[in-house]
Amino acid sequence: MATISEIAKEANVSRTLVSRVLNNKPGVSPENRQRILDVMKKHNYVPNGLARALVLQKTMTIGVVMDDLCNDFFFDLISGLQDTGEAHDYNMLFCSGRKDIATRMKYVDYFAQGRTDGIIAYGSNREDEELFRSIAAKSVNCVLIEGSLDGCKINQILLDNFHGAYTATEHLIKQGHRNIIHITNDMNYDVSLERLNGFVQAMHDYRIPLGPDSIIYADCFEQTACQQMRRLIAEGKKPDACFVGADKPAYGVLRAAMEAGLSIPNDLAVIGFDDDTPESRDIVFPGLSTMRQPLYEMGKAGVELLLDAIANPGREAQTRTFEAELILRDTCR
Amino acid sequence: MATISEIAKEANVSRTLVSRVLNNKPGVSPENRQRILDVMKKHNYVPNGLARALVLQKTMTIGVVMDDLCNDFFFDLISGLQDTGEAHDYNMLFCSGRKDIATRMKYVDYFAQGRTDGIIAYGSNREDEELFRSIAAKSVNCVLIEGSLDGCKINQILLDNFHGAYTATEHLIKQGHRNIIHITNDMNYDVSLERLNGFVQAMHDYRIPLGPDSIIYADCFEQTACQQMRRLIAEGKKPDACFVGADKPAYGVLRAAMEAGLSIPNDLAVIGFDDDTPESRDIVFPGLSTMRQPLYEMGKAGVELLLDAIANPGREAQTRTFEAELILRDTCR
DNA sequence: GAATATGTTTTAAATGTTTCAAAGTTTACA
DNA sequence: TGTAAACTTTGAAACATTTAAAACATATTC
Repeated sequence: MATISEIAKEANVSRTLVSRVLNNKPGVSPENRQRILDVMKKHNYVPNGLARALVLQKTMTIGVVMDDLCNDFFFDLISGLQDTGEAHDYNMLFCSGRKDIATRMKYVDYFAQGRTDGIIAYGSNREDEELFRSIAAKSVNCVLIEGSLDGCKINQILLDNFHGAYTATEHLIKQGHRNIIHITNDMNYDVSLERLNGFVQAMHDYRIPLGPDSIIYADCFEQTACQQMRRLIAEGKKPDACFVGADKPAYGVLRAAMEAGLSIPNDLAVIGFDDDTPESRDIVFPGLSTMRQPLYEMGKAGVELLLDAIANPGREAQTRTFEAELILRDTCR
Repeated sequence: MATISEIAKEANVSRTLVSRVLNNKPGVSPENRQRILDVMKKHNYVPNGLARALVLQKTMTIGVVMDDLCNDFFFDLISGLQDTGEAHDYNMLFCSGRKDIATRMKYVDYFAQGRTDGIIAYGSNREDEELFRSIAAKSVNCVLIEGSLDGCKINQILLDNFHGAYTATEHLIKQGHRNIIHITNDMNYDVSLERLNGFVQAMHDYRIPLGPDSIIYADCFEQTACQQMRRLIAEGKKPDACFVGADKPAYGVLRAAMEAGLSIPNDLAVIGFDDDTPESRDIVFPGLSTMRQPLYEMGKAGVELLLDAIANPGREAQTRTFEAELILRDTCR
């Protein structure tokens, strides 16, 4: 690989002139400019980005640390991040922790070693707090998506899960449902806890008592929720509405209900969360009503927040909160 | 951000000693080591990765340029790449061209400017040849996945699409089918063309004539193939077997066939390609027989080929070809 | 007490860029 | 012809690290 010095030597000029040609700057005679260009082309010269970033103290790169790249749930977020970053001439680099927190930590460190101008990290698990604290401790521009960190000054993009869950539950109540259950995920997720709280608060505000089967624990996949719903039906429990903490388990609920011959939404109304519908679900399932999480917009806002932080070094950390939107389809009036 | 010089100054030693402590090397007195560690901790010192990479001429980073990160088809490939890279202590950075070739080119350049030890690029579109030629022209260690480049010495991981298609078609023939059609994708894809050729060759070898409806053009999604199949059925055409160039359109075929009340596989046998089944398809569709494309293994092999190229600078470019495997499920005996 | 060995520390050069300041050259004009 | 202005070119420092070689200090051996 040729270096700027070699090009300079062969063209019989100083490094300075080569650098000017490289960056399309004035201050080079036409003859020299042409000769330098020729030599560059001859050697297939590519300037070294590391050296350049080192001296410029600027990488024009944003590193994104995802929990998992192999999850279609993140497609909209990834698109929002990439589109917005590239619109501002930044290079967007993605990496994945493969659900492993140590790996994510490793990549955060990697990016923080001067290799990026800023970091965007996603995480919603309670265990992620450790990761977030370590990021916050570094003197690196950073934005957290979904991951909240109380008492720490760090840029955050959040979804108001509590309010979203409240809205969904309230809607079911206003539709006249009283025997409403909530299917939630592992309490390791802040997100799940907040949604659960929103459900409980709405039920409380409307004076609807919670029974022992009002809250059902499943996970974020279709299978477990389906089994739980089957069990409930087998036990003769007859909820007339179900607010599920995510869309994938909501499909599990629908499946169990349809197997049991229940009419949707007459016998059972269902509202999910996320608006995360894999194509082809609509073939077999009715359209799922859900709380849409604006992931694309959240990604966009994340990059904008980061760029703002980069441009204003002293500025205080900010938090932007998005609201989920109720999308009514077939599973709920 | 503190630098090594600042740490050295505050600890009253030379940069060399700080560097040794940083890299856990001997040659530092215990007292100095401790003092340096204390100063580092106090300033939250993080060494600059760019400077380090510049002097070491080694980044321990592999850049992966995908056609599109937001496509579940690539999950296995991404996993294979990341697992294998990290098993060799490399940092795996992913970026996406968002189906845009100029963006992919930009990221290849970016990675090639000394920021990585090697590049892995995916591409199967005919137009990608331009991209590949530009990569091949650079003096950068590189492996192409799926993208073949005739007459150019470049490391490649390929799938034998011709042979896979031949195997699928031959299987249908040996099961006694004679009225076999092939649904193919846009001919901009080498992959599609090779699979089409495999189909044609098998039909030819077994002396089965091709009719005007033997080859149907669709795309790589469910919708178009479904419409084409509906049209065929409406026109009274009665193929008894269908080899589809990819799994997603194969589901479209199944859908149209099931709508028309055809029995699978008795009335119509179907074989797809890729083994790219989104979860939940199995609820409504019978298990799709397909030619499994070993994407995880191909990713693994890609990284291994790249690491080999990095370790042996002079070595000639290699090509590794994988075979697709016939997976028999419900849509074909 | 000198020679040798061992251990510690520093100096200086190297990695590949950019850029400020200074110096050199040409042109324009009085 | 002298001088200012404009343009061109170069040298050197800077960015943050690593490392070979040199320098220095202390301990061991004969």
